[in-house]
This record gives sequence, structure tokens and C-alpha cells, in this order.
Amino acid sequence: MSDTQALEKRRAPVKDTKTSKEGDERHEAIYRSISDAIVEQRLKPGARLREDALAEVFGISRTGIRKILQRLALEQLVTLTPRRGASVTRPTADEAKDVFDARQLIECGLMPDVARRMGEKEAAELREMARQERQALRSGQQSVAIRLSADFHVRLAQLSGNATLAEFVERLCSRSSLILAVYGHRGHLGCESHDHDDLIGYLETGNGERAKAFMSRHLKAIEASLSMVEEEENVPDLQQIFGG
Amino acid sequence: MSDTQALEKRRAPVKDTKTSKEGDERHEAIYRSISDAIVEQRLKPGARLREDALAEVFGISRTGIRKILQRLALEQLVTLTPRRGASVTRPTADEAKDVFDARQLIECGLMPDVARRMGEKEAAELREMARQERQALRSGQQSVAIRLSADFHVRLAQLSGNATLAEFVERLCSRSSLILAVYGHRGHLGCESHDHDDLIGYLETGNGERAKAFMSRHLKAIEASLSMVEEEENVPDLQQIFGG
DNA sequence: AATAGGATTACTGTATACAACAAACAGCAG
DNA sequence: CTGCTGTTTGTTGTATACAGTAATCCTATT
Repeated sequence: MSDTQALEKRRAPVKDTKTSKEGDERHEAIYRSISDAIVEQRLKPGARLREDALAEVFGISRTGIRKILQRLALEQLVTLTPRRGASVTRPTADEAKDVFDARQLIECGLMPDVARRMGEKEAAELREMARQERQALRSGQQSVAIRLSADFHVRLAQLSGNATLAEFVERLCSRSSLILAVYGHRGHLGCESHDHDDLIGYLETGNGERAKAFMSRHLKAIEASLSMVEEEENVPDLQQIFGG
Repeated sequence: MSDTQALEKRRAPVKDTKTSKEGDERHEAIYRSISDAIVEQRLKPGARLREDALAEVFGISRTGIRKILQRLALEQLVTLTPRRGASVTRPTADEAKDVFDARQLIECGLMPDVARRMGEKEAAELREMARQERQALRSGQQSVAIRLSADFHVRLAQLSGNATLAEFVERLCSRSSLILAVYGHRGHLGCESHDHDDLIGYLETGNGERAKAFMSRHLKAIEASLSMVEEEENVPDLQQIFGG
């Protein structure tokens, strides 16, 4: 296999001209590739992410991969253990609670601002996003639907006009997708499909308080739909059983 | 000068045994060194942070410095421009508004939880922090006082029990220090010294709503104390003057 | 004398090589 | 047959070398 590797290495230099011209954008694309794969659960929690393997797949060296991995680690999508490398984060029940409490506080608090800044153009954009989400769900693409749902919440936060809080919501939504992947029931992905449309309705009429209350219930419903049993790891039980 | 550099390089290997044993902790220490220097305004907004220089100062190679710089960039304490390197972030007025709005939402929203979890031990710890802050202020160490004030707000958020939101507050406080450094008046650092003690009082008696209202006024007062004039940079005027 | 153009310099971006550590496996002893 | 230890392999951590780019300075020309 190392022979194949050696041969494939020759393909990298071909991209050099392109890489040097738009290196940052390539990094961004790779980052998003991995991020999407995690959020869409194609990379399952606990999956190991070896630097060599990623470097080979994306045709850049380990240096760049490490940079991306660190960014993902800071966003808590991957866990970086000192000499063991990177793996997709497996959120604990406590973390899940923290994330949803945080979403309650921030996303609900943002609704009045969003309602105030809501125009026809924004409403149309959100409706289109909700439509795509429904469509994905109907055609059985649950992974895609999860990501589109997260995108919807993020876009909503961005419409508040506060970039800092929008960024926080983005991170919370990414982690939520991970939480859904671990604790969610198959066939019931957090957001009910009509919920988002209802929400747009309240926002469109400028009814911030109503939207806030609705968002609160919406998030509570998602959280309630989770089954908070910590999946047993490979060899964890002994300590638990004997009261370690 | 490059000769001196070449000679000094020999000092690095001496540390290797130590570095390899506790490399992570050393990185953490360096990170905090730089972070503190920024928050305490010993590194002023706009200051360039050359990788070579930092690498030499801390006795590690550029690789490690880059890692730290990237982390600081993600926290928005330093700005990383593509081929120009790193510099201390100079917050804009818009960013300042976003940050303080975010603090209003999050820190105020956290107060009821904090009040609920407040015990004697926690109150004592906070009073000690407030005392140190007053002392630093009295002895003219404004830089230190700014950092201690930020530490106070962060510790408060941690007492809410929500690690995720506490982390957000930490980042917001760091950026606030930067904002104070740029837009604050000399001699009037954001937090009034007695404010924090009053706040502890409300929290100690479990009066979450009162604490919430007080925190809101507290933050508003800090924001109001800023003079929101964007400092002229070195050579920026031409475009502004001629309506670029 | 001032400006434009070119050359040099200084800095970052990237890859690769080397070293250290942890885990897995095999071999040996009980 | 089971448990322990030594070796080997695989993977990360760190440094350094090389390349490319932007900024600065110097020179020449108008």
C-alpha cells in the first residue's frame, strides 16, 4: 500500500500552481468538506481522523490538515487527544444539555431583533430554505436535512444583525447536529418540518414575542425528542458496575 | 543581526528534554502570555506579531507559534491577514456594539442560574476577586485591573454551570478588554469598583432578577463610558477624505 | 525634484524529514 | 493456557528548509 502512496504523491505537484494561487480557499473547502461530513453523520462520533489519510485524500500535506483539525477542535466538532490524534467528538449528555440551554438563551433572545429587521426578501429566502429542508426529508436524505435545518437556524441568527451572536449560534448548531446524530431517534430528526414555516410567519408580521415563545417550544421539542442514554463504549462498564 | 540569531539557535536544543515532556503546557503558557499581553494592552491594537520574533522570544520554532496565533485569531484577539502575518485586532465600532449586545443577552440571562447555584464558598471567592481588582486599581495598575475585571465576569459565568456559555463569555470579555483599550478613557476603566461587590450581594441573597437588572445597568454603564471615535490609523485618510 | 519602475529584502505559506511516544503484537515463562 | 515483557510499528509533535509574495528602497528618467 505504501507503494501506491508513493505513486500517488506525484499527482500533488500538478496542483501546485493552483494551490499557491488560492491556497486559503482550498483550505476553506477542505474544512467545509470535513465539517459537513461530520454534521451529516457520514463521519460518525468516535471515528478516528488520521492526518496521513486526510492529507492523502485531499492532496495537501499534513501541515494544512493539522491547521484544519485544530480549527475543528476549537469548534468542538473533533476531539484532539495529546498523542492519540483526532477523532470526531462524542458529545456527553451534560454537553448536550449545555448546548440546548445555550440555544434557548441566545436564539430566543434574538427573535425580537430578527422580527424587527425582517423584510420580504429575507422571508422569501427563509421560506426557500425551509422548502429545501422539507424536500430533503421527503426524499429520505436525512443527513442532508439535518444540515439544512442547522443552516436555517444559523441564517435566522445572522438576520439579527449581530455577527458575534450569529457565530455562536453557528457553533451551537454544528454541535447540535452531532448531538442529534448520537442521541436522536432514527426517523425523527429534531425539527418538525412545518415548525420553521410557522416561525417565519410570526417573524414576518413583526411579532417578536410570539416568535420568541415559539422558538422556545421548538427547541424544547427537539431536546425532548432525544433519548439521553449514553451509548456504551467498548469497555467502560466495569467501573460503573462496581461503583468505581 | 542574523548572526546573533544563528548563535542563539543553539540554545533551543537545551530545552528539548523539557519541551518534549510538557510541550502542551508550554504552549498553553505561551498562549496565555500573549493573550494577557494583549488584554493588558502591553501589546496595543494594530501591533504586528512577527512569527520569527515570537519564536525567538519563547524559544520554540515558528510551527508552535503559528498554532498559537491561529487560536488567537479564532478568538478574534489577533487578525491574520493572508500574506501579511498577524497583528493585534483593532475592533471596529460595529464589533464593539455586537460584543456588548451579546454580553447583555448572555450575562444577564445567566444571572438567575448563578443566583440559584450561589453558595458561601462561591461568594467568598468572588469577593476576593473583587478585592484584588480594587487593589490593583488603587495602586495604579490599570492593565492588571482590566484583566481582573474580565476574570470576574468569566468566573461569574462559570458559576452558572453551563460550560459552553461560560466559554462564550470568556471570549466576549477578552474582546471587551480590547475594546476598552481602544475606546476607553484613560483613568476610567469600565467597571466601577463597587459594582461587583453590589452584584455579589444580590446573588448571595438569591435575588436573580435583581442581579439581572443590575448586570444590565452595569454593562450599559461600561458601554456608555466608551468614546466611540474610530482612531485614525497611520495613513488611512486619503480614501476617507475624498469619499473613496 | 518627484515619480515610476525595478530589484532586493523580509516575511509568510507549505512540505518534508526526523524524533519521540504509545499501542499492538509476538515470544517466553509460569 | 494465561499473563507479562520486549520489540516493532504506526502516528503524532517539532523543526527546518525552500518557495512565493508583498513591501521597501534605490535608481533612473522626465
